[in-house]
Amino acid sequence: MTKSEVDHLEDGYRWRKYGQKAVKNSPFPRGYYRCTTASCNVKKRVERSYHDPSTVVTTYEGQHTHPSPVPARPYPAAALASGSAFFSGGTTTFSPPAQTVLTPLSYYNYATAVNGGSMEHYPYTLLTDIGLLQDILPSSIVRKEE
DNA sequence: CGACTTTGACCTGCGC
DNA sequence: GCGCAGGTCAAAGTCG
Repeated sequence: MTKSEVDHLEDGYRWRKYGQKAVKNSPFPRGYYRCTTASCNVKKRVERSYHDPSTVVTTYEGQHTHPSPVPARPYPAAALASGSAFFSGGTTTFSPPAQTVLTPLSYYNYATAVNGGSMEHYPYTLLTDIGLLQDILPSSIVRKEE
């Protein structure tokens, strides 16, 4: 779940859109994307949150079989999204509790906090730790959206 | 010209 | 069997 104005998030991989459908429980259409890298059959679905139109919900399915073809972005929106795929083997649904919105900025703040403000390991630590952060982060760190 | 997006049609699973 | 909803295909269009 990512706070974003745009549907197509840059998450370190190249995606090809192959479909779009209106879904029943949302006034917004859902987009279907596949990783463009040959031999990598990872798919993702991108839809806007019904409750918060400024939030996009990204669902990853599968696992990347190749390194990221795109240099890491200066902003961790991507790590947020792709991180979930790294963590699970197979199908992944990245869905924190409904009332909790994990923003890229949240991870950014947390990462800098745990590193003592140092950006030394960033953003690579994010790429590997994001999934665990969900379980580790106390609710006080996670930003609440009303 | 190649890579990518758009979009309606088509396929499939499921409940009635 | 029928209709609905979600997911995918593929031709045409767009862009650099």
